[in-house]
Amino acid sequence: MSGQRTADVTACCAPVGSADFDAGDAAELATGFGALADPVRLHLLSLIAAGGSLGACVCDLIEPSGRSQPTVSHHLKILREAGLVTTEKRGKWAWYFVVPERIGGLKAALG
Amino acid sequence: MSGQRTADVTACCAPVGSADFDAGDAAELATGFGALADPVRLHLLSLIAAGGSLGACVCDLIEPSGRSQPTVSHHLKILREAGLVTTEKRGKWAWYFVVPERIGGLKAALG
DNA sequence: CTGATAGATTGACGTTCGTCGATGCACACA
DNA sequence: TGTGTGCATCGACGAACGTCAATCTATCAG
Repeated sequence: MSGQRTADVTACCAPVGSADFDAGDAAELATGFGALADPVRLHLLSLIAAGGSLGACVCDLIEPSGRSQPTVSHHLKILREAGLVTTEKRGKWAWYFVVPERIGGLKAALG
Repeated sequence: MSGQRTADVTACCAPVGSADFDAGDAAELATGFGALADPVRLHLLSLIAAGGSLGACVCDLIEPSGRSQPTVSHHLKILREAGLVTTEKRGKWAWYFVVPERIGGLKAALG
């Protein structure tokens, strides 16, 4: 904290305090929040989270999302690349699971 | 939880559980997270938050953001419209403040 | 092997986003 | 009253996004 930061109308622009912000961290956080910045993806994540540790089968996600199969696959890929979910192939089907640590990391970034 | 959801390779698609998800809520959450989905806006928010209850003057945000004044103004507008910050005109200058309730709301949505 | 099915990938389309220069507006000071 | 300053808005541009139909790959059933 260097200098006074009064609310005086006649003074301005003392440094607001050194917000310790790393550009790399910011980019990673932005990617995470960006993955949450779509109602369809929030819905998918909610459906997957509802499955708990058992996760959710993609075949159960398509119809409730109200989107086409390729679109759902696209959104799942974004969630995957953001590290919010993981996937596992089981026979013909693909199962998705949330990554609580990543969710917690984003939560922590909010203060 | 209705029905079994085994990890059996030969069975699939028992309902994953009713994820109680409202489309309106999802859209609002998505807007909030979308406002956080950019490194520049995260930086701005961090600078504003660093000012605590005193907030931050726009004049202190432009240079550290590394963006032009119109671009900073644009990002502040997005943060404002997402409800993450409020603004107050003081003489010649504009001061911005975080809205902790809104941040908390997004945090709560993450579980 | 053949046919069917789950899900990822590709290609295309219109929309939205991030950015900046130019401009507009309100306020302060001489 | 006129001039400078802080910030918002506008207009334009390329990049990224959300969506779907079509296609491809891997697996299972017969």
